[in-house]
Amino acid sequence: MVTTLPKQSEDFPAWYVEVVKQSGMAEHGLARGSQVIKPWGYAIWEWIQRALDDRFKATGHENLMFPMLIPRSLFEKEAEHVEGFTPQVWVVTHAGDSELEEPLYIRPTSETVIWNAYAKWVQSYRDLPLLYNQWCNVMRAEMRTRLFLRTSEFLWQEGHTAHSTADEAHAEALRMQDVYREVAEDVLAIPVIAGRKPASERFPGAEETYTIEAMMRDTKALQSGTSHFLGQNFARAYDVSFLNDKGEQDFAWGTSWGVSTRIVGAVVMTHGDDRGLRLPPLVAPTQIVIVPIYASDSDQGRVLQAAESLRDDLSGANVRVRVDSRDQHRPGYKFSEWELKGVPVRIELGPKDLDADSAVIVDRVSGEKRRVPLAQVVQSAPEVLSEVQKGLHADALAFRDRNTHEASDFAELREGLIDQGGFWVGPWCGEFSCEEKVTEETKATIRALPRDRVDPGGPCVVCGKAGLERATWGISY
RNA sequence: CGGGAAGUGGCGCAGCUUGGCAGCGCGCAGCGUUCGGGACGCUGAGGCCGCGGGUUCAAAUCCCGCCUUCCCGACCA
Repeated sequence: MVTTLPKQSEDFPAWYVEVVKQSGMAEHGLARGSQVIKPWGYAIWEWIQRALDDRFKATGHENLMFPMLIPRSLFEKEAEHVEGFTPQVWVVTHAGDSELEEPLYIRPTSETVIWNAYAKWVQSYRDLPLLYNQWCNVMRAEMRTRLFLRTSEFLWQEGHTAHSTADEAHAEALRMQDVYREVAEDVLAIPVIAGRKPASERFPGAEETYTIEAMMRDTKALQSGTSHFLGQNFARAYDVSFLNDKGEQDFAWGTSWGVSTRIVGAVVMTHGDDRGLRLPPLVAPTQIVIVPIYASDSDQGRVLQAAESLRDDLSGANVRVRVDSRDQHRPGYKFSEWELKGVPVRIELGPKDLDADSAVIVDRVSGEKRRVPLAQVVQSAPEVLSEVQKGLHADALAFRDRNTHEASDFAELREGLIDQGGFWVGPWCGEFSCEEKVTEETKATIRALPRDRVDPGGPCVVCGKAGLERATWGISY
């Protein structure tokens, strides 16, 4: 097992096979394995972006661009927000050699600049709602970073909306949580708990924070997307007021919601197995790789020609496909390498196949090799891809179910979290002191509460007082 | 900032205890044989042994100082 990764671990891909092979991916829930797939990870991110952006457009949002540098005085208007983010903000103090009169904060998130702009855009309820999103990078000073899960600079999407009523804003926050859940489950094949955060875990300045929580292969929890109902907090701080339909002055109601490149880490760590990544076809940069096999020069010619022709046919059917025609590696090497990168489907094409007018199709989930008539490859490819998509979701769901337990008392909760990990569900009284006690003894936190309150089903598993909520505990990244 | 560990060809490491020609595996280059599950042979290139000082005939190795990186904790999408 490698404990020190190569310094130039962002270079790709000459050395990465070696590293991943030795990186103990299984033992580490792929956390370390993920460190070698940075460029590949951003290629995946591009497809996740598209899936999200399509849905933002479909729900009436527009993309916009706001400034990255925020004057300190502007940043400091919302008290809770300031308290929450100040320790993590990078500050620009100079322009060239001259010191700035007022330091500029590099955005850790953009509520402050955006609500400052909204103040100028809104006078009437007829100006609402404002439904904007931006794709950008943000920076936060982190004590320790972990590739994709927590980096000092990361790419994300942040949506910011303003509404004339509390109900409408609240519905928006829930609607965007639904979008996140849909993308996680249907596109990324990651089963998630779509719930509500306890007050202690809320976004600074929010009145309610909704989350999608996923379980990684090592049974740890990963917060994979959040949607916040901001109440009127930012509207008050930045004076976003308007005249409502009754002629009264009111403050706008807000939401904000974001998904970051952390979700790439979620894909890696949810689906990866001991042979490497397993990518959901919908976000795989390469969905099908064709590996040509040949010994003699004459075979090489006809095999490559057939491979390219098959590639063009698949490409014409909107499949992201490539031929691995590298001459310095033999087929077995290529098989392993593409499995490592998680490409969902491989097509093997060699002299034997051409003689039989067929190809061998292998998917990354079952690993089965099937011989398919060459003429049918294009039509069966989407089916196989769809099987992989479903198979990954089914695997992940079964894994999560296997590692989710009911806690009937504190001893069980405590021992369970420490010895077995996973998610533990049980009644909670709603008191912070009980959250704190669990965290102190097990490092676990409440990952989610049901979105709509449900019967907790008994007394608090921590203190024994009346239950108020049904909580899901887990140890998070 | 507290607690640990490590710095030696591109990568992973051995050598240090007991000072004496700087090594191994992978990768890389050339040639040949190979090619349906991570090929093999031969030849070869590539080093300020983290930096500075000291001890010694002689330092990767011993001594002093410094620097850097990684891991664990506090922060967090």
